[in-house]
Amino acid sequence: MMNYISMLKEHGLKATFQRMHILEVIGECGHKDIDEIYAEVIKIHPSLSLATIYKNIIIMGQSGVLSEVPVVGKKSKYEIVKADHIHLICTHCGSIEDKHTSIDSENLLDQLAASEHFNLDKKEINLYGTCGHCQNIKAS
Amino acid sequence: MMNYISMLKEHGLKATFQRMHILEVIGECGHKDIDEIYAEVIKIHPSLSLATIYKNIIIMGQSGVLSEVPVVGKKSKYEIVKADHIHLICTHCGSIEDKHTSIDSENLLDQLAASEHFNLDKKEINLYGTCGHCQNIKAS
DNA sequence: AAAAGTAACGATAATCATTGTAATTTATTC
DNA sequence: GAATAAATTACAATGATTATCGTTACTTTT
Repeated sequence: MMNYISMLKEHGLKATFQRMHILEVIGECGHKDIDEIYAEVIKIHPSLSLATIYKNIIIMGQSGVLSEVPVVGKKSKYEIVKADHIHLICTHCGSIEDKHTSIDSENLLDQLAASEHFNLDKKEINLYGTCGHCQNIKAS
Repeated sequence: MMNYISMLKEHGLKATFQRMHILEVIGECGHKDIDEIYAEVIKIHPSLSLATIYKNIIIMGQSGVLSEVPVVGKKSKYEIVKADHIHLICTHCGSIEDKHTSIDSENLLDQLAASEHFNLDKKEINLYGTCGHCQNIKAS
């Protein structure tokens, strides 16, 4: 459980119901696209407008609260900003799993950027394939 | 210069003018989104329809000729399928540079996937930041 | 080289996704 | 608790993508 009120205020945003509901859904579910967030959020707040979700996803993205995860062939997912990690994206069920790993590649990528005189802001590593669960389904 | 005719036929696709023009634009420019491809293509083939580009991007993507590069906050770019590489994405000018590097992270990522029982199809590494050119512009 | 058959193209319509507007409501500050 | 500024809502407007269907073109077979 996180304190979304302070999370929002630290980023200079008003702590509205709507934003808290959106963050709760993303915080609990991990990775959701706009429509999935909307579907979840209206269960607890039926009058919340889809436009509000669009606007808040944008503003919370710009403020550094949320991070967009663009996915091949799908709508982007959104997650709460946290330490660098790798995404395991299942192309069968669409699930996305985070892998926080102190893999050396982090440093290698920093070095690569430096050697190219590229001022690095963000590293994104996505692995696409089939998760263990979907492999079992196909085998049976 | 590549032979787009055989590239298409090897993937079971008819070699039409339109597809060749699309591939030429992507092949020469590297990474373009739908609108950029359209703008370039109609210079040499003004009657080519935007719908044709959409349809062919999809079918050439499914056939393994093209690869989608989803980008945070932008429309996806498309590139011709080639060996694994890293993208350096400038958030100021939008340029995308490929970096073919025999970085060890490749193997580390394979190992990570294996240890998670994740059947890996595709590795995507994108570095977001400011390219050397845009750094110079800001400094002056 | 010509014809047949199949797939792709082009124009437009239809649908889906996203953003803008303006009046109302709400969170924050004093 | 009142004032202020920002956020929300509903809906309109725009933009992006997909579907349709008559026409055109590639490929194969002869």
